[in-house]
Amino acid sequence: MSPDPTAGPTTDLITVVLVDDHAMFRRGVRAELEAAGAGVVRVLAEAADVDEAVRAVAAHAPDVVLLDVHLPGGGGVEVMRRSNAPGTRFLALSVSDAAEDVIGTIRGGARGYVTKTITGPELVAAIKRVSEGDAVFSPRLAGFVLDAFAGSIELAAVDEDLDRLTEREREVMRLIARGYAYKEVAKELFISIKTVETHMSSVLRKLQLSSRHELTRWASDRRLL
Amino acid sequence: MSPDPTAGPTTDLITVVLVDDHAMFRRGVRAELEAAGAGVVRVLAEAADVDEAVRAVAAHAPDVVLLDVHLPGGGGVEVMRRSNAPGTRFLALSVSDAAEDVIGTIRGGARGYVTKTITGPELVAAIKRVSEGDAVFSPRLAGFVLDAFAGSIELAAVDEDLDRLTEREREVMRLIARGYAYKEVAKELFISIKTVETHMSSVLRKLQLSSRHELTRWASDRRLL
DNA sequence: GCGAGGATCAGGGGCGTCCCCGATGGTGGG
DNA sequence: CCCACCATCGGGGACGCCCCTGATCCTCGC
Repeated sequence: MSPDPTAGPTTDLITVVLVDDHAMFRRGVRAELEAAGAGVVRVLAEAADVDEAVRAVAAHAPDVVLLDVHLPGGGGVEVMRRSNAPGTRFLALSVSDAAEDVIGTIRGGARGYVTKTITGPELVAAIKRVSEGDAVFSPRLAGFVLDAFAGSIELAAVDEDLDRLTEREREVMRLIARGYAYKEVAKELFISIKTVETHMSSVLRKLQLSSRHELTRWASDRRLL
Repeated sequence: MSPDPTAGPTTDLITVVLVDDHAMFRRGVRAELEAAGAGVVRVLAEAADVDEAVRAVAAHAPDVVLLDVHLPGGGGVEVMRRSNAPGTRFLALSVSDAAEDVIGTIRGGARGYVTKTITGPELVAAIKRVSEGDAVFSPRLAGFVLDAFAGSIELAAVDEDLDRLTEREREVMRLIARGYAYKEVAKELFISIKTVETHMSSVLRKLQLSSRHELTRWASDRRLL
């Protein structure tokens, strides 16, 4: 929004490391940044895979890393996981606009995510904003992130499985996933332990799980708790 | 970033409902929007509490609701919860920059969060971006949201408990929390089931938990998996 | 009416979980 | 040297989890 002098250097050049496995694409981005970002952005180094990227980040401690999501050696998330760079912010730059890529990358610690359809000036603006501490998303992607954060995402995907459960089964499932023992579920729902067992049996079968532990993780992954 | 014709009206006026319990502040915002946002933003209605806000949103179906976080009758989150307005986006406008307010509001479904230190032109720009589907945060706040989302919060608090575990106990704990049975942990670590039981006993005691289910949730909440 | 499916419950069995008791060996500090 | 702590293991027991078979009652739709 407005320059924030506490969040990053706005007077000096913003230093950038560029990570992408396609040399041609790196060349293009670099050219765009040198054209549209002259006087604003400076590319310190490039990297073509995870190992190179980690080394480059460690060596140059850039303000911003432009990070491809799909990358030989583990993907962009792996780069962030293996990099210990407090002053560095990661901006994902990917062809993918799939929700799982976006969300996974944000979970991994990226401060923004833009698609490769972006233009040079827009990319420069995005880098600038990320370096100032702002979060940047292509408009189309912002919804994914906030929806996921609000816990309302992938309900569509879940529903295929979840809809096959009856109302009562869902109640039992919710309590079990939250760590209730069968006995406690029974008391909570005013039914016998045996009925709880019957419902759980159905739940596990319908969700293709084999134990309450898997159920806990399943529900936790989908934020159903 | 760039106008996205699929995400919202950019040619017409962006319609706004203004929710704040202070008439003086509403008046000020309205004046700013009419000055800086002339030809861009149009305020359809104002509301001073949750009930009024819900009614105003339902009646006018605005593009954007400028929403105070602390509000008589339940707060801004309550307004979003009770409003069924698919085409409407909520932009929180608050004095508070507390992490819990920001995160709670985003969880509640807001598409952005700016503080009242914002200037008129910045607010107009924020409204415009939100109406286009983008996410807007004051730079200082973006960090909260993404940190919370990446789950890197409260790691400091964990260490106090976690440090009391021995190395071996941590290994066992990690596997158990991931859903391994005692038998599987034993095989994985080349020790007997009995040793696994001993370690688990220590882990549960030290973490003040009473079952592996609680441990799973404990670790899951802290993203130690 | 009759079958399908949902909700309720029982008995019994195999195995997992968690605890109690105990034991041995290693390691490091007072 | 002894004590504290750790890692390793065992027996045995109470209870929880999950499955199986089998049952009753209800509702809904054909």
